Amino acid sequence: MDIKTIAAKAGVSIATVSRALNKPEMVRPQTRARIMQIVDEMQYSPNPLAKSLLTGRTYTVALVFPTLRNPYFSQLAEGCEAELSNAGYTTSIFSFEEEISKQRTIFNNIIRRHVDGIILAGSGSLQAGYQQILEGLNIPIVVVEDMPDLDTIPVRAGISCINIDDRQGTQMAIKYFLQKGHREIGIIAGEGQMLLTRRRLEAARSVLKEAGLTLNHIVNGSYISVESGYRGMLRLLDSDARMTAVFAFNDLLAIGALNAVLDRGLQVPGDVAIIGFDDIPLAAYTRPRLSTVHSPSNEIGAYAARMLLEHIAEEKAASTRRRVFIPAKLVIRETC
Amino acid sequence: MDIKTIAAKAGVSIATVSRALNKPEMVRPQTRARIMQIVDEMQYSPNPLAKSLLTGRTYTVALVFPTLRNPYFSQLAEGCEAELSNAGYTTSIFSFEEEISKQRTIFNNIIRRHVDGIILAGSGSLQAGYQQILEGLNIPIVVVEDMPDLDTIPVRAGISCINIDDRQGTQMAIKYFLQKGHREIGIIAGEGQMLLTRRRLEAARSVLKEAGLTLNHIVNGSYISVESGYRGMLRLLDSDARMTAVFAFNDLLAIGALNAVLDRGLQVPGDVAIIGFDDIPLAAYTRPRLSTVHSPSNEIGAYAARMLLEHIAEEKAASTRRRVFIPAKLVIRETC
DNA sequence: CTGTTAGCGCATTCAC
DNA sequence: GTGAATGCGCTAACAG
Repeated sequence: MDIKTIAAKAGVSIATVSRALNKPEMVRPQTRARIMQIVDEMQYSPNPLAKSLLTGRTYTVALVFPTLRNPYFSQLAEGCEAELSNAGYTTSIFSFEEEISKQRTIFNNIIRRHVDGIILAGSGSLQAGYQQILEGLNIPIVVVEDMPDLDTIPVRAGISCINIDDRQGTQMAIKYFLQKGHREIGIIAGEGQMLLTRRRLEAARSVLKEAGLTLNHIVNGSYISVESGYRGMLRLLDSDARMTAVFAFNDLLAIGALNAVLDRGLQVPGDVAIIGFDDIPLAAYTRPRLSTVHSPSNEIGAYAARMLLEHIAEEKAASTRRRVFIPAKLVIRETC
Repeated sequence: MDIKTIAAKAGVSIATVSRALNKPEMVRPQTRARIMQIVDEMQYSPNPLAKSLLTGRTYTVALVFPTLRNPYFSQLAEGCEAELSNAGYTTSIFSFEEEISKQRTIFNNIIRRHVDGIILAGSGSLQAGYQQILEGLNIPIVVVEDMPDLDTIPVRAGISCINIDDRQGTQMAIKYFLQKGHREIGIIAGEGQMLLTRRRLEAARSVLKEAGLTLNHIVNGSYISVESGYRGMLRLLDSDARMTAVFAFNDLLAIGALNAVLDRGLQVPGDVAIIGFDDIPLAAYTRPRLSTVHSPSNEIGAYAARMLLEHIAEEKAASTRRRVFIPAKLVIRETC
């Protein structure tokens, strides 16, 4: 059943049917009504493929994520999808996982498929130089968590970034520790090359510096591996450091760390206080309950989607280029 | 840059270019080589939209899930995506969340978009009668976790189901409890209408019956709400039941339950033993560590994708209709 | 083996 | 206001 069928039934040309559907004001009310009735009866709806081929718009957005295994990303994805589907867009997911080799393939595919825009997250895990690729893509992009080279390479119009406010979140956590009297603070970070990591590290350092302290105990793990948080904490514990507090750069790492401390027979927060980052749903259900910096991943996803839709609406002439930071919130529970 | 450009550069007709790409054996090696070289140089790749419009195949699969917020589903999604992208397919996600009204829209969209197949999970949350819709869809479908009405309505060819082996998993859990001497066993289930719930309940009952026992303490929550597990356990605790063991039908519920018991100042497993279901990554990091029935969600997703691809390969004449159960495994940690 | 042609389903000129 | 014709980029007959 296609537009021709409808046109025949209504006794008009396909052009009129098309207009009735897309530019109703251009067709006489009577004919329009007649057409619309038949459209409803037959449950007709134009073939998006044909439409896209003609217009160049697919009403599809690509979500490019490192993985869905990290609850943070799946929450983000959910936020995006909800907002996009509301706007009539379809969401395609591409997870580039460990395999750096897949990344080229993914972007090729995205271009081939003519998606209307891209939401990219976890870009820190992308191979070096991918930013060039993005620049050349010529479709709107929203990057969640910034591009690693953002500070060195200028970004073209139509690319926006949205971040949780790392600095502020980190400051709140570290200041809380200081205020509680902690002087030796350890850090469990994820992948060191990620801009997010660097930003949080820098923020931690600056707060400490203000207090006349330095950051002496830093350990790296992976943001998607609880186990790496566990091992990181063990390393911290085994060093000759005398830390009384540890700030983990996400909740997965924090939960791993928490387990390590407890397994050593130490108390939390008595011997070691812990604060995480993200506030994943399960953070409120660890024992003791995890204190953490709340990052509204769902809302961030929705926000990213809305920014992208704006870019798309600007047509080709996307002149905007925003960079927003979402405020974080410190949630004190039982680990500090 | 389109097929015409390539044809011009190679001094052949567009048909030959098309053939060189799709049916290489039909074109003379020399011309083919010449064409392919230009194709490579210009990084040409046929427009999938045009191709799809003509062939009816989009190389796109729809993932229809209730939510991505439950780690079980995001793991599943990840497994699907990995397998599908390997096969050159793009994965679109549609989460129908709470809103039952969206479900009709989703399926309409899926049809309009001409996806090649559907992977549907959490179907228990779909509105009644949706099975009719699936039957009429005329494309391959793989349902993860069965269709609710599967036992009453026969399913058309081209629809397959894949399940974790609930019965076996449940039996293992309950038998373990019995063997440890527990006689009063409580159940925290998710949504009662889901086939999966009913199957697990039935399995629990039958094991208990063999031992001359009955199932007296059942409470319902929601599979995506930790909090509902917490409250469920509270209800169980407040009843006059003298349970010493509780089987929660997924890990989220179990973790909620665990917290409830501990908050009451009771010991786990001393006062109440707990076993969960799924074995989400964080299950190994609760305190005490959660014992649970392991369900390889990632592999199930990959398996589902492979089954779907097989169906798609069978062309229209899909005559198959499988129903497989993936064996579960009991993982004993510290809560029982 | 290769070129010409006809559509896939639709939006959009341009006439009327 | 409406219809006839054009073409989006491509594959699949059909000829040669």
